[in-house]
Amino acid sequence: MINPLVMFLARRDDLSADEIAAIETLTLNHQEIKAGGAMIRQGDRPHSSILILEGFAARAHYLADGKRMISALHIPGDYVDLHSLLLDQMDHDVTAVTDCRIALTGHPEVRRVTERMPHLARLLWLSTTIDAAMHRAWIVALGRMSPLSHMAHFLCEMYVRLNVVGHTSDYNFRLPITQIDLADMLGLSVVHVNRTLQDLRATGYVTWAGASVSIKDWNALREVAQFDPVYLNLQKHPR
Amino acid sequence: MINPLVMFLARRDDLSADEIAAIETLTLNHQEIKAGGAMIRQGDRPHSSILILEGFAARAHYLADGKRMISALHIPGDYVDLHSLLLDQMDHDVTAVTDCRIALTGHPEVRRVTERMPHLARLLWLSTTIDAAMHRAWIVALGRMSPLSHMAHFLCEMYVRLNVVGHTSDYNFRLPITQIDLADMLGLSVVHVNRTLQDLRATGYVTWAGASVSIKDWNALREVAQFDPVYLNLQKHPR
DNA sequence: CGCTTTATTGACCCGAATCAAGTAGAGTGG
DNA sequence: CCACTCTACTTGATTCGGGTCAATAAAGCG
Repeated sequence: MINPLVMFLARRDDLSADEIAAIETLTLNHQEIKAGGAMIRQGDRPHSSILILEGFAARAHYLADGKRMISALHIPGDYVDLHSLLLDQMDHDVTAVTDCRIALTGHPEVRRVTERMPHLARLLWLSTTIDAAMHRAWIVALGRMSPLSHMAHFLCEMYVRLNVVGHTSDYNFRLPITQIDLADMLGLSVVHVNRTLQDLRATGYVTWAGASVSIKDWNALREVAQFDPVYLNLQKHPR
Repeated sequence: MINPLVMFLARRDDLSADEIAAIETLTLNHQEIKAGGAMIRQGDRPHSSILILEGFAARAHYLADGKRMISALHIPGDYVDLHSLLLDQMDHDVTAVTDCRIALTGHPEVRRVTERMPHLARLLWLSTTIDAAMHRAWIVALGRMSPLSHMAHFLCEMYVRLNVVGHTSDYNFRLPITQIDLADMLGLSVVHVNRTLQDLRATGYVTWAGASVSIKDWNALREVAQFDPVYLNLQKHPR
């Protein structure tokens, strides 16, 4: 089983043997989290960073009236809170959407590696800037796309990201999230998510039953979503 | 005139004299951009990074049907595309909302400084993670807040950010953006922005005439906006 | 002082929320 | 093995927030 962070980074730039070894060392301390459990809570001041090895996790923000918004969905290979190395205090929760296996790394250790290996440091920095780029794509979709396009965009993004870490085969992948979660990612009501999902299925471009997604017509889906993967920085070159 | 990036960073951590000098050296090459002009265009592969010294700039994304969405508003002290150091290609425009003075720094030079000064490198990294945190706050507001709360939140954020770089006096500041820009930041129509703005004025918590904003009741505005500045990482401590 | 851009207002309409019920599975325990 | 429960999913009816269209007023500004 290859470390998904290695896959994530190696897709974007060549990694030296030393760098791969450093990543392996950073991600030795494993832990299991049950679905629904919290990895990080609002108000925490983490002293270690969390990498997802298996499973899905969501960044959840709660408003005063109990409304929830999910600002990101994280998958294997994502450093969920690398930035906690730099930030004061978490302003939101990160919760396991499915059972997860994670790797914990103490901040001092992360810092030591980044100071010793500037190129690897840049790649970790890169991973946080890709997070920011995904946030921007979500902002655009929330602000100016129809629910149908937004949902299609979400599926395109998930397909590409899961593909990078080896979690797709052909155009099939597992996406074990509820319509409730999806509603809180798209900023819609559950009812409307359900109806939009039916519209999307009706196009025939994609099937989604239970946790199994299958993209039947990638180009058509891309078209609906106006999806351009540039923001995911999939080009491999020296960084 | 103090370098606004120094103000931005010095608010979050102590800077050594060497670090301040390095920042000054990085930001020597000034340039003027007229309102409406492009700093960066979608598709560009920048080989230098842009810091805003004076003025406002917006990250603008255009959809196929001509709709525009603004994913971020940048102010003096913001490194608008520090991340272009790491990314392939810009997937959006950055345009001057007002006349701007910017500083350009070649990527090799930025890289050299980050490799030589790991602490300063971390602070620059921090600035990009604060961008990401602001993106998340916008996602939450777009997805789950009422237009009135969203607008109030936007004003709270702008006040705090402008305050950090010395562009406020008491609760007054200049915010020279049109309702058209605002609509594209809030994901609303111009008409509705106009009406929401009237509702906000009607509360009496804030006045906004032309480019002049004045917050009359900060606590009440914060309340409406459910604004908690934690995500802006204003605490000063070693990073 | 025209000309263009921005701000404002009103009428109308539609997309998505809300409310309310009902269905379907997946566990769980007797 | 079946009743019970809990959660997720689905559907219909109704409401309402916000979009669209259209016209006018008010600034800027060359």
